[in-house]
Order: sequence, then C-alpha cells, then structure tokens
Amino acid sequence: MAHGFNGTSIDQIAAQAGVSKPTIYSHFEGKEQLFVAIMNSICDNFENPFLGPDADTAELSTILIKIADNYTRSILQPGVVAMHRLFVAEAERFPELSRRYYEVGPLRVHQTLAAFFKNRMARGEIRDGDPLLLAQFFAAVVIAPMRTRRLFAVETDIDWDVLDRRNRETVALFLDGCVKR
Amino acid sequence: MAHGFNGTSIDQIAAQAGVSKPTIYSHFEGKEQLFVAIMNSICDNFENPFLGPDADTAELSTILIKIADNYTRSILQPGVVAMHRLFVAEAERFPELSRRYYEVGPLRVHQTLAAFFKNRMARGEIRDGDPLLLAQFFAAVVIAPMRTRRLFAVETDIDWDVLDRRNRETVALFLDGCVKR
DNA sequence: GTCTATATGAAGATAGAC
DNA sequence: GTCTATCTTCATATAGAC
Repeated sequence: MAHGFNGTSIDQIAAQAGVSKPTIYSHFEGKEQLFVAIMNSICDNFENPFLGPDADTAELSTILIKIADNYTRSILQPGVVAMHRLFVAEAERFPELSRRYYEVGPLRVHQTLAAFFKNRMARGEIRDGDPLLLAQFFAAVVIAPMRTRRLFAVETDIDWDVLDRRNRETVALFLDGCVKR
Repeated sequence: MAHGFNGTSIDQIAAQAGVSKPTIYSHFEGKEQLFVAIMNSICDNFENPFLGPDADTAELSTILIKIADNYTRSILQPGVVAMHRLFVAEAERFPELSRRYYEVGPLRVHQTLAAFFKNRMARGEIRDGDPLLLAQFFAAVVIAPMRTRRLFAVETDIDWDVLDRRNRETVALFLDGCVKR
C-alpha cells in the first residue's frame, strides 16, 4: 500500500513480518504470487455496509444525503485511497486482481444502490429507468470530484463540514436536475 | 507510462532513446529528476479542447451530448489512461507533479465547463448555482463510471455505440433529475 | 518449518577515454 | 558531449544447516 509492488522488497516484508526471507519463499512461490495472495485476501474481507435498515422507509432526500455522507467518509479513508491507487497502478500486470477488486468494491456498491433505487421506483418516487445506471450516476457525483482531488494529492486534509454541505447540494441536483422550470 | 517509475530502468530508457546511460546522467541529475522533467513536459503540452465555437449558441441538451461524447472519447484513449494511472500511482512520491497534472487536466476542463454553464445560467436555461460545482457534477457523471471500469481493467474494449446511448441517458438525467413529477 | 549465508542478476550511478 | 567499462548496492531467489 505504501510503496507499491516494485517499491516494496521481500527484505522489507520479511523484516516487518518478523521472519526471514526463506520462510516467505517456503509459503509462496515468488513475489508475484505473494502479491496475488495478499490482494485476493483483501478482496475476500471486503465489506461495504453503508445502507442502514431505514433505507427503504426514510424520506428520499434525507436518506440520500446520509448515504452520500457515509459513502464519502468510507471512500476517503487513507487506507481505501492507498488500495485504490495500488489496484489502479497494477491493473496492467494483474488485471484479474483489479477486476476482482472492482467487483467486490465499486460494483457491489452500485448493486446495493440499484436495489435501493429500484424500490423507490416501485414506490413511484423516482422516474422509471435502469436502476444500475442511476446507481452509477449517483455514486459518480458523490464520489468522483472528491476522490479525484484526493488521488492527485490536491486535497490532503478534508473539511468534513464543507463536504457535507456539498453533499446536500449534490443530492438536490441529483433529484431535481439543473434545468430551470 | 507502460511500467511506472520503479518498473522502468535507466538502461531501458537509454536503449529506447538510442544513447548510453552517461549521456542521460549528463543531462539529468538522476532518475527522479528525469521523471520530473518528463512529467512536467507532459503537463506543459497538455491541451483539452472539446468545446466547439457553437457551445454557447447550440441547443442545450444537444451540445451537452456532444460534449459528453467528445469528453469520454478523449479521456478513454489508452495514453490518457496510462498517464492517469502513473500520476495516481506516484502521487505520494511526487505530489507537486500530480497536483500540477490535476490543474492542467481535470481542473481546466471543469473551469471551461463552468464558464459554459455560467453562460447558460445567465440565459435562464438552467437554475442558478455554483457553476464550478455543476461542472464537476457533469464531468463526474459523464466520465467516472466508464473510467473506473477502464482503470480497473474491467472494460478493455469499448463499444462506442453503447457509450453514446449511455451519454444521452446521462445528459437527460443531468438536466431533469430523477424525481417523478 | 525456520534460520544463516550466499548465489546471481540487475538496478542506479560514475570514472575516464575519445 | 558521448561513449565503454566499471563500481556499488540492493533486488529476487536458493542451498544447506538446525
């Protein structure tokens, strides 16, 4: 996470694990296999629980703001950003790994959101359409601007008050669009 | 671009440049300085021209779809994806570089879009609000879903017809929101 | 199963000739 | 200004003892 695949040596890993190099090589065929095992283990233990039990009953804009706040908070954690960076950086060398990360991470979030939106469509609160598309749309506006600045080291410290205010404006735009009526 | 900072050796660079290593070291203090010079040079020559002269006069949804199509096309080019990956991967080690990339890349796009939206606000076509926020919102929904899948090696080949159809739905959502009326 | 010690190669960087 | 040849360090990986 800290220095990437090429930037991390087996020596460092052995030292931090408190074992010697041959011990590592007795458990894993090589550096690449170790990397695959680590990253797969991360994917195994991935969880993204940010939809509470009141998700289907609460007032729409209220729950969307809550979702947005939770989502931004979880995704901007330093560890999550580092993981994102690593999977993106190694997507050419380990494409199956990055794909798997996408599936247990972003995609699963989108699917959860899609189920939520589908429910709201059935209740007639929002226009009918592809729930997954809507979920990706929502995830994009909530996450992308902040994450982009974070990934490029533009914003190191985050003002959560500003972010929450921003999320309210984002949700309003999401619900009503920008066309004047 | 192909193998990252640590994955590329001075030997390779020298070979590909058709010179010997000492020649490189006579021009640059070391590998890091060479990297900085290269990446800065990339930022110097950065251009993002995707707003035509008809941007301020054309019908709103039409021009937005056109912008979206151009934007997705330019940002999904292999070279642009590779650059994105590299700046993200090295954002911890070379934060000033990544920040600069953000400023000449995404930020400049957002500012161009913001000027466009401000104009449309003045004409009363869209609701008043922060034009830059709206620009980031628009850029996010147009770019983020596709780019995320691309960055994680989920989508290697792109079906441009599907993408264009998707952009039309995205623009419609952007303009009208998702609330049923 | 884990260690010390080592093989082997490649990396970044430089001395000194032309 | 550029080269050949080389230095030094550190990387991945392993042989063989305990």
